[in-house]
Parts: sequence; C-alpha cells; structure tokens
Amino acid sequence: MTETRVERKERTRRAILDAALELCETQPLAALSLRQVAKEVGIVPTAFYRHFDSIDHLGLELVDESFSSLRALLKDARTFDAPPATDRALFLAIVDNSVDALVTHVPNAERHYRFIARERLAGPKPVREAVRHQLELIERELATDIAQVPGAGRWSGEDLRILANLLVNAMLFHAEELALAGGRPDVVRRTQTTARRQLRIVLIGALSWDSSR
Amino acid sequence: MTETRVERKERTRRAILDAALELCETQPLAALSLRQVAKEVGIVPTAFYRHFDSIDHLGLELVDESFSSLRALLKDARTFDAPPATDRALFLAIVDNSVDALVTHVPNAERHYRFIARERLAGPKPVREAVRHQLELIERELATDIAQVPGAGRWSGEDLRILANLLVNAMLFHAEELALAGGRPDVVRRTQTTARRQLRIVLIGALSWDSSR
DNA sequence: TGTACATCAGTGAACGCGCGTTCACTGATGTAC
DNA sequence: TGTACATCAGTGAACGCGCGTTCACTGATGTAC
Repeated sequence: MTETRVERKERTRRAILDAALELCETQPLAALSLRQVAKEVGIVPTAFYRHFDSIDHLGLELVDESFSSLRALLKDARTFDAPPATDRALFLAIVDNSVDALVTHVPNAERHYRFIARERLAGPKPVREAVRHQLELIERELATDIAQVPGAGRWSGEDLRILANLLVNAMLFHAEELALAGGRPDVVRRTQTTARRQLRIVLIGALSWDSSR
Repeated sequence: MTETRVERKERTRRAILDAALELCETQPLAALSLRQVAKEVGIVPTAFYRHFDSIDHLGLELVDESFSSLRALLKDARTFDAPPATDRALFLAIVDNSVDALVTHVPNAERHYRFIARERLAGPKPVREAVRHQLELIERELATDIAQVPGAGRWSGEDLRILANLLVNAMLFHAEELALAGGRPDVVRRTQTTARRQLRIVLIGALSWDSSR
C-alpha cells in the first residue's frame, strides 16, 4: 500500500480544485459546469459529489485558498529586515517592500489573484459576498497597521479606512495586472514601475493630509 | 399606422439590450443564454437572430453603450462653470467636480457601470478586450487633459499615464461601489466622502511629485 | 386610390447535446477478531 | 498472520430539461404601378 484511502481522496479533491481554477481562466465560475470539471479531472460526474455539494461550495473553497495567497503577500509586504529610522525613509521602504512582495508572490499564485479579481464582481452571490467580506477584513487589518506607523496620529479612523481602501484597491489592481501578464517581463517591469510610483504618490499625499483639515 | 416596421424592430432591439443588461445583474454575460434573453423580452428564441448574431455580439453592443455613459460622466467631470484662479483652488475644484459628476451620473446608468466593472474581467474574450481597449483610450485622454493643467510640466509622459491610470481605476471603483449601493443614501454619502478624500490625497501627492526625482 | 407583389420580424417544430441529479452498483482499502 | 465484514471513492445507466441552431412558415408592413 503506497497511498492510503484518505491520501487518495485528498489528491482527487486537490485535482478538482486545480481543474476548476484552470477552467476559470477562460470563463467565470458561474459559467462552469460540474461535468466540465469532472471531465478535466478524469472522474465520472457523480464522483464530484464525494468532494463538494455544488460548484458554489467549490467556489467558496477557492475563495479561502486564494485569500491565503493574498494574506501571505500582505504579510511579506509588512515585514522588514531593518526598519529605517527617518519617517521619509520608512515610507519609501514600505513602498519598495510592498512592490517587491507583489512581484515575488503573484507569479506563484497567479490564478488565485485572477480568481479574486474576477469573482469579486462576477461570482455567484455567496462567492461574491465571501470575497467582499475577506477584502473588508484585509482593509481593516491594514488600517490598524498604518495606525502604528509614526506620525499616523493625524489621521482619523475614517481616513485610515479610506487610505487602506485606496491601497488595497491599487494593490489588487496591480496583482491582477501582473497575473494577466502571465510573467511577460516587459509588462512585469512596467507594472512594477507603475505600482511603485502610484504608491509613492498616495503615501506622499497621505503624509501631507491632515484629518482636522 | 402608428409605428413603422423600422421603429418596431428598433423597439425589440432595445428590449433585447435591456433584458440582457437586467439579466446580467445576477449572472455574468458568459453565463447568459439566448433563450433566457428571448423569454425575458417575450419573443421566440429564433427571433433573437434577427437582431444579433450571438450573445457575444450583443455584449459588444452593451460595451459601446456602457462606455458612452462613462464618457458622458467624464466629460461632465472636466467641465467647469468658472475655472478657479489659483492652482490649489483649481485642484480642489477638479476633485469636487469629478465627485459631483460621479454621484449625478452613476444613478442614471447604474447597470452600465456594473456591466463594465464585471465584464472587464469576467466577460467573453472579445467583450473583455473591448472593455480594456476603451479603458486605455480613456486613460490616454485623461493623461492629455492633465497635461494642460498649470504646473503639469514637471510630470513625464509616463508619469501622466500612471497618474491617469490611478485616477481612472479609483473612479471606476467608486462608480461600481455607487452602482452596487443602488441609491442607498448612507452608502452614497460614504462613497462620496471616500472618493473625495482619495482624489485629494492622490492629487496632493501628485503635486508634490517631481518626475526628475 | 386600389391592386399585385416584395420584404422581413417574428413563429413553431425539430434536432442533437450537455446539463445536474437520482440510484443501485463495484471493488479496493481498512478494521475487528 | 488469515479471515470475514464494513467502508466509501468512484462507476455507469437513466431521467427530464434547457441549450444553440436549422428550417420552412406566416402575415403585417412597405413599395411599384
């Protein structure tokens, strides 16, 4: 016995998730059929039910999976080797760190980022809602993170939320752009430049911003 | 004769476009069937072919239609009654004008904005490409527009493109947010606030930015 | 104005196909003794 | 270690249904004379 029954089941489950992710590259989840997925995996359609109740449930699993990729990216973006001393240097380091994390992580899970970007608006209702919920959590986390940064005291709670929203949107947009590029080096470089400059512009703007007007 | 044959045909065509737009509120275009649309309109499925070759062609028509809404919004956003004299006042006026245009236009064509946001990533390939193409055109237009503003000389062509990209993305995101809100006054007010502050932050950041570093 | 003919938006039957889901099944893996 | 039984991932037939597309059609509107 080289593989237990549990291991074999897990392997099929994995294959179903991968097949769905792959098929979603050319069509939204809502247009995906259980039979297409089963065919791609190489199992009979009815075997699908041994693993998921429906395509929607499979979709929710893919949301979790995709967000664990995104969270790994964001965790990396806020981890510093040696935090710079001055405020300005710190902000530039935050930008560089974020963009580096973007460029390193996205190619390892391109399909996850494309999945999030696509299903956020096009997914079946439960999937759409799961994605929006996860994005809200991430924005809130980022807002509390920014609040720790020196000089952040000038921003009100609402402004922190607004800034976090702008940053998460921009990051997600660039992740999607990178994922769409599929590793083409010119696009990667251009996206890197665009992302870095946009983040700098936003942070410079935020630095000169004062919530008390 | 109260209605000519041409008029009646045009009315059916309109009804098909409206039905498709309506059905797309709950599912992406790629999951839409010709029979669903025909049923909604109240014609027999085969009559659909008198107006469009396929759902994809219908989709391309909806792209055109949706972008004429977006262009009307943007045209309004850059039209001033009395352009302010000082640079700073001009920038604030640009922000207010843009956000006002957003809040006035979006409710009149909510489904168009939702359509663009959704099909940009989830649409059938030709539809997706048409949306991306239109967005690129709009970014380029905005970039040349910004170049006219006093003090814009400091920005390189690439930086103008990058700034325009950031602004168009943010506008589209907020339009989508407004459209999703479906007119709920608290969400409209919150989106208005968020949009205004984000635009200000970006423009303040851009003002302190210098392409020559 | 009246007639004879042309146009063409919409009809309705028919087709083969892929869909989700049901059900009773098989046979390899796992467990109890 | 060997045997008897339980589990359960995957099978395969069958179902009714909605799909896109074909085709020959109808009958009101439009046009030529």
